Amino acid sequence: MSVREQPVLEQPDVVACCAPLSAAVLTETEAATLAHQFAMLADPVRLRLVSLLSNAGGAVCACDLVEPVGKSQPTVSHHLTRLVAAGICVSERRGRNVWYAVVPAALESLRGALATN
Amino acid sequence: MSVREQPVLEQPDVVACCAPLSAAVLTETEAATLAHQFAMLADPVRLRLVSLLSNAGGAVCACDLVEPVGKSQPTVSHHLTRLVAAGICVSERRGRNVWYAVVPAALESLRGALATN
DNA sequence: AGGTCACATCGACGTGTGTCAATATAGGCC
DNA sequence: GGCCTATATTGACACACGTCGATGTGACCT
Repeated sequence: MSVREQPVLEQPDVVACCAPLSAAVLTETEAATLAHQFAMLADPVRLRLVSLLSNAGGAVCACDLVEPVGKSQPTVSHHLTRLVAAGICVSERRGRNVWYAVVPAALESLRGALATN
Repeated sequence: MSVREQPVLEQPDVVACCAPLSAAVLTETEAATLAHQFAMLADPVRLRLVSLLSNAGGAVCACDLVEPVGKSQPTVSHHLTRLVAAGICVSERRGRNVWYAVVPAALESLRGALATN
């Protein structure tokens, strides 16, 4: 197991919040950003990565993510990069390794967008 | 306005529930089905359709969905068909028109998958 | 410095998907 | 039946994306 002694990486201060589906009809730009967020969860490999990170309860070394996912190292790296770019994960270099952690607030934000009034 | 007098179309009895991200690491098949669900929300047009239906508080005629979305009629029809196939919406023919409504339980199921423990 | 390990980037390929014009199908109306 | 309206389907196109092998880049070690 490669869970870090400190529980999580520093989380971003603010998370780009998503307009809820049910409060008012989404504008074109709101829909575009929300769609982009959901698109990050629309891939099995990324979902499993988020699941792995979420279950670890903290940061996980990238080296421990390749094998469980069953894809090549470049593919996993590519998906992790996209998750970070979308604000769903954060990364931190520690020596030769890079540690990844999920941003709970980002998932919570998407969760809020799905709320049914 | 074309909201139906009866509030909603008959909803499906069971909604294919999605395994939560945080309870245990997703299996390959769980991740695939969840990804497929999120993929339905990964398009701006579909998001706006769901938002329109969700805000209407009931069923909406397809004829009232084309113009607000700003896409061609075949495109809107295509997206509505996909939403129904994914179980996120239901449809019902009423004369010449087809009425669509969102399935709140489906969104709630996806919402549950995003729960952070 | 040289070597090795860990991760990211590049280039290329195949596949899926959003989009529309054109056409088909279903249903009401005269 | 014949016509019109509303929705679905088809075919075709462009574009984005997932995937991998090969290569690049950064960091530790001796």
